[in-house]
Amino acid sequence: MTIYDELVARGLIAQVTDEDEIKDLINNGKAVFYIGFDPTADSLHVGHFMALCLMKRLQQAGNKPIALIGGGTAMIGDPSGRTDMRQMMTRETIQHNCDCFKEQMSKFIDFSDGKALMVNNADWLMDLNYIDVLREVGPHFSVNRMLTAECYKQRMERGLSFLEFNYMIMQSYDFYALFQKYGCNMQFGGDDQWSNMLGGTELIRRKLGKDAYAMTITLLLNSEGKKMGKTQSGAVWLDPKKTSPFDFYQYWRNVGDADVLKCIRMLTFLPLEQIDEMDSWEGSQLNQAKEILAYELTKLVHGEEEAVKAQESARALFSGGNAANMPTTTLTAADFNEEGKLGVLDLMVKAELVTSKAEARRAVQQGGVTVNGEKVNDPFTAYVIEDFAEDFVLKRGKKNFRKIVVE
RNA sequence: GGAUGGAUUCCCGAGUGGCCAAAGGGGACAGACUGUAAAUCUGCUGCAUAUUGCUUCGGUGGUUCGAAUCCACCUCCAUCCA
Repeated sequence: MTIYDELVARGLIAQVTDEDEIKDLINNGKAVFYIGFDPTADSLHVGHFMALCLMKRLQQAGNKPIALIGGGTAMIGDPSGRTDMRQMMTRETIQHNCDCFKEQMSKFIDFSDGKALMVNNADWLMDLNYIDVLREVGPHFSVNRMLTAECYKQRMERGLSFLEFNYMIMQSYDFYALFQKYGCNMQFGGDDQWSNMLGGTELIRRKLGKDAYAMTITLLLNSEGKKMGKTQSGAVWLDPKKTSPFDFYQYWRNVGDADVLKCIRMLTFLPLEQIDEMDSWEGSQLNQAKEILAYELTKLVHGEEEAVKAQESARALFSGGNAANMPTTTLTAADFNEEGKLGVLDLMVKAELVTSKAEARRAVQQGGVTVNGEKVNDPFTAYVIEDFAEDFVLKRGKKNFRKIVVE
């Protein structure tokens, strides 16, 4: 099976500019491709993870990836898929984020011996001269055409600033620059990047009369059409300090039935034959598939050891036992009052299971709080230090646990 | 630059002097049912030293016994005109 066929079978490819040509390039290891990452946060998230996996797959097939960090384009902000303007970031923040990205990426992609490159478009964008750019690339962009691009169309109603309008031109310029500098002949990106990417191929054709190609990756949506990898509290991060391996594992363990196989197919490196077998699974058997998904992804992102720990903790917790590796809150004597007591409500706030005492009270009143499996009915229940000598597992709802220990 | 309309709690959106911590919906959270899924039903959704007190309706001042609501100025957004 060729790499291209595998990508198709995994449902990763959304749109391509020239299928035959792209097939030939990547199947034979002739592609030098780039994927851009906008440093809008200090950690990569699940959306980036898909792109990194794609890079890895193509690298294994002999192609050369270029990871482009958008230190320059981040100064502008991509309006694609946005209903409002991004907040402008300071140069310092962007630089910090770039550094974080670099570090995380090196864990996934092999950058040794020039097998892959990492570049920052700030290196060529920041020194551009406004007039020169206008004269050099301006004539090749038609405002009329740009405005009909999907990514801007959505914004026509809500307003689009000139700043953001230029994003497409900057991204196109990137491709043009990489094409000349590194012979980069292909660009990959999320499906929302399609118009921006076409801008690049067009610019290269017009300026240099040469062909370059673009391919987009299917956006990972759940069955309700929402982007996966987002929770109410934000993105699911790859940085263990921002999303713990346990929470990361739990996120995937909890995906909907309708989404499990799609996720396994698109995100894991399990052989397709094995995935096809799971296709026939249904009902509660899908729970196994979810466990596999969660384990595989945690292993890819945080390593095997963390994956095993997360899986063991999860199994233990949900089958009623107690776990060695669960999120823990450490208290000190100072957390207790003069009488040496600590109320459940305060305890829950300290354990970060709730954000306020009012919320804690509600949880107790609704019967959602247990200590070591025993329901807490009285919001005034208080504990003394000795209570924490043995295992003390505080639980809010079904899925929020915290082990409490006192030093 | 001009005209008009607008800014309300996580989001959408009602409220146009006291009955307002603010309708309704969505989301989130909790309970029941389940399979750590979905759907459904129920509860709940500013904070606290909690039969009360405090902070909140873009910002700053003002009128009033009392302001999300009235007035002035400012900021931002949308639409039309230039």
